Amino acid sequence: MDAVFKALADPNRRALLDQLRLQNGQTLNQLCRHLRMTRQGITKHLGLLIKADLVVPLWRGREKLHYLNPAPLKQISERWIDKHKAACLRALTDLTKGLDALKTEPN
Amino acid sequence: MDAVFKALADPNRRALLDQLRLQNGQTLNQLCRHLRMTRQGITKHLGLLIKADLVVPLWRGREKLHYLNPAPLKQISERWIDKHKAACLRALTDLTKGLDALKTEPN
DNA sequence: CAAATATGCAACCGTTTGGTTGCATATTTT
DNA sequence: AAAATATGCAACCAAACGGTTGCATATTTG
Repeated sequence: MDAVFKALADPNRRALLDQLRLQNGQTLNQLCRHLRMTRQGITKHLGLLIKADLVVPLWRGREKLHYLNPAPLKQISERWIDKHKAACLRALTDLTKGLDALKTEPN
Repeated sequence: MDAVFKALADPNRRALLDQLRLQNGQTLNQLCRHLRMTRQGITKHLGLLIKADLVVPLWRGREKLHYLNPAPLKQISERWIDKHKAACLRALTDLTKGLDALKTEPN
């Protein structure tokens, strides 16, 4: 899960995911056209995305097709974000309570 | 939004969020007890969380209380994760289609 | 088979990151 | 007022990161 968060930390990598969402199964060279960077640079980013299992590569001859894998995002959403969203209301009331405590008790 | 993703990229920072979810409004020193690191190190991490607006500091005398702000996580969930989850089914079918294409067309 | 295409691998490099140590400042407490 | 407590700020350092260049390898195409 750490790998997923780390992979999502870079805007270029998020752009790659967006690009794949636009058209799934693109080759490395196709992806290169949308991002001004060396092919090797993009290869590195894709490497992290693949290691985080956010992207699945699939060889067809000499071409490497890249497919999105939605599972890790789903996991993060369910096991992390939702857990925090559940604490949402509590967090807000805690904060306003904290502010009130400051006003009523400004020693 | 980039700041939020970057802030979430570090496991120690996620641990701090978890800790605050456990008990909201903790002081810096309180948070220090749960993480084996210098106070100054934690201050830096909290600084990023605060800059990403994931945590809101509140001074009470010489103490600095830290409160969770659930808004940025909600935004990321709604504006990013959900967008990708929507492409979920398509992504999976694309991938299996790609695999099938390989099997039926293995020139 | 030769040329072109699609990709991989490794070294290198400047910048950012994660963390420490040392010292300064502000608020309580006694 | 002095001591203790809670925090901030800056310098420094090793390691990781983002990106490039150069060269090697594998598959197509002509």
